[in-house]
Amino acid sequence: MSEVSTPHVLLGLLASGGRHGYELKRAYDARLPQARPLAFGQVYATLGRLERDGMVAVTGQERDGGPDRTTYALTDEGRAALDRWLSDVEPPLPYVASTLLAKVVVALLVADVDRARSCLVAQRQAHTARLRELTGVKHAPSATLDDVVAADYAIAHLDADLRWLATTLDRVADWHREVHP
Amino acid sequence: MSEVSTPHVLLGLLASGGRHGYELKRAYDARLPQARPLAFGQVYATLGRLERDGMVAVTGQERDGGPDRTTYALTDEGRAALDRWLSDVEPPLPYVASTLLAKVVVALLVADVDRARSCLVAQRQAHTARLRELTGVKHAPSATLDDVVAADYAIAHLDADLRWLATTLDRVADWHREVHP
DNA sequence: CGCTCACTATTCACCGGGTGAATAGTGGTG
DNA sequence: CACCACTATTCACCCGGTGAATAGTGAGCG
Repeated sequence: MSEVSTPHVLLGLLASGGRHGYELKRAYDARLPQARPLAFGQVYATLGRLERDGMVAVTGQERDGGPDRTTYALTDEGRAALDRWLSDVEPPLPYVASTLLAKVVVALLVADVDRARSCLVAQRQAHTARLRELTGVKHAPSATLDDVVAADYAIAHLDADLRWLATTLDRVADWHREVHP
Repeated sequence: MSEVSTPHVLLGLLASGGRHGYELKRAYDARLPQARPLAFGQVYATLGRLERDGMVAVTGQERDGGPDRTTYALTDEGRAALDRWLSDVEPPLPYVASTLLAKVVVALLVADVDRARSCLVAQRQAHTARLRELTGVKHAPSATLDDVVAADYAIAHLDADLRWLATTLDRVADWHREVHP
């Protein structure tokens, strides 16, 4: 549910025709501006692994008013892998990968109830602020559907955190008693 | 919001007294059974980095009916870093790190509306199933508060995904039109 | 004319996180 | 005594990610 799979996204961007690294990076920025920023280095490294694994192949090394550039295209295997990725569901993680949760657990372990509680309260404030920010983004006149959908995603999860924070705040005293018997 | 910070968690587990790697791994499993599994190798690697950075120090190399073991303890600097980590709020990510979102974007790019829609529907099913599973975990008689709190966290986020899936399903046609003008 | 600037395009060295297998010593059981 | 399970650590290896370096080209400008 968490880390975006860079290789598959690159395969996706290559599906609409061969491209070289630089183009891919720009396509990524254009299509997924709200996602984790992608460094150039990462593009080439990933392309290298994809080529090694037979997912993409070099289709040309031209130079056209500029530095050399090597164009990559999907292989049949690559297209199949992309297809598989799209049709497979992302299994919801069997474990909970949340710094927030880990931090509260650690706070309960090493400190007292108040410490854990203040940690939760502080977090609630930060989330609330970010929520307001995102609501702004969403309702900005310049917002495209891309932006709105992404903002909605983030908003839904911030909201989930906030609801969890609330119920956990209620439980923190009991929880502390359970951890330190 | 996503990747658990292994180093800080280890510092937290060390706060209640010096321990060696194997003990740390078991403490981790005991205290955070619902979190990302932690491999032994990772414990020692992380301890090595923490030592290099002056966060922990070796306090002994005993052998007590078994193989050698090297005990680590928090340094003052380590305790300070742990304290800082606990009091700092986790900044909600400025970007959206979701495979789910990325996959739908890619599906819209490389395929048609139906493909994107079926991807969303399939995902909805998987989430609903996992939701039922987690509700079971939460209400099991054996559930501790640890389990309940963790389950609630996961449930809140699955619910967030489901709500987002629903509104996105409604928008997918419009969105496709915006992406392919 | 030559200088610098901005853009295109790629490579490199380096780190942290993570996995799986290997190693090695010890105690108990059949 | 052979084997197994447990304790404890190390190793080799990969992926993902960052920041800086390199290198060529065209445009603006004094």
